[in-house]
Amino acid sequence: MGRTPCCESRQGLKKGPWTPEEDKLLVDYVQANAPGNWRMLPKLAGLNRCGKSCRLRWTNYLRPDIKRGPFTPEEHKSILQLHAIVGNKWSMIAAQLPGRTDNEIKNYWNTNLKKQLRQAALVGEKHHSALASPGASAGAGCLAARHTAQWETARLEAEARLSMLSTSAATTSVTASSSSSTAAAGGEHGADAPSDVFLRLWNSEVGDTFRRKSAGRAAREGSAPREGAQLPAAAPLPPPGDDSSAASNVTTAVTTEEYQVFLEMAAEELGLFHGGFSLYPPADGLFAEFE
DNA sequence: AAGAACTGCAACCGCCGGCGT
DNA sequence: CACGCCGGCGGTTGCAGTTCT
Repeated sequence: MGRTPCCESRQGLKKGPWTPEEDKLLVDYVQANAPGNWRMLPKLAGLNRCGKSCRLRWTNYLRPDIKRGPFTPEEHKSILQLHAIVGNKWSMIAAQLPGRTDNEIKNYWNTNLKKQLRQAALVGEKHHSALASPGASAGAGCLAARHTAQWETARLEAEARLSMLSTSAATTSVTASSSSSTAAAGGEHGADAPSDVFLRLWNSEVGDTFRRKSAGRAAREGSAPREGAQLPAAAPLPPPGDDSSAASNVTTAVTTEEYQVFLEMAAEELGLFHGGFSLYPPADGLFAEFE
């Protein structure tokens, strides 16, 4: 509300690629003084740029701890796994990959991995049967693409089901209904289905604890979910045969705050993002080609 | 060899939430 | 409580380099 444009772009501030001289001015200033107020920084550092541009240049390129070079297989795998869980939360993903920036990961996803997804769609149509047989001549790239697509599909499915589960958890008695309904959902695809990564979290003690805390909070606040709040990332799948209004009901079932709390609990209690994401065993071959 | 098409990435843009007043 | 500032985030764009025809 009432925000002035972040950049006084009409006041002759420079835009476009940074020169080595500008980089040096920025690096010298930030290393001598903490960045502090980015809005004031350009003046203080003698740069004819807007503060936002300076911050972006520093965080995405000049920061000393930034790791350059191609993504390693481990990083690739981590990105796939984390994206399957949190979606396009590039900053969250970047936080788990030391030295990588959200911008870099976002670019990597939008170029490499999305391309793989597109290819996967084509391959899936044309060579479904060939890929199904272990001895088929599908290359590692096809396999990787297929796995990427599986993760993406799994994430979307899990999002949709998590939303529906949370709806029922919020509208019924917490202890009784959550255990029965989640058990049903968990059993639906079998214990090892990749689409259940999210649901395993949700159905685990972590999810249970979260639901109890969440229900308690809701009771205290006597609240319906915040309007407009929804699961982050791509649009959740509407229930089959559903109309748009019902679908929007589903998307408002979990607030982003609750969602974040849930993820944090999972990370804390399961060591999810540190040294091994074990809810779905990669030994199954899901990412075997990168190891 | 030259132009077209494609790719990858740095940078920009607009929106949002947190915080101070 | 309303407003404005600021930093942060995700989506998009522009352009240089590369590959293809």
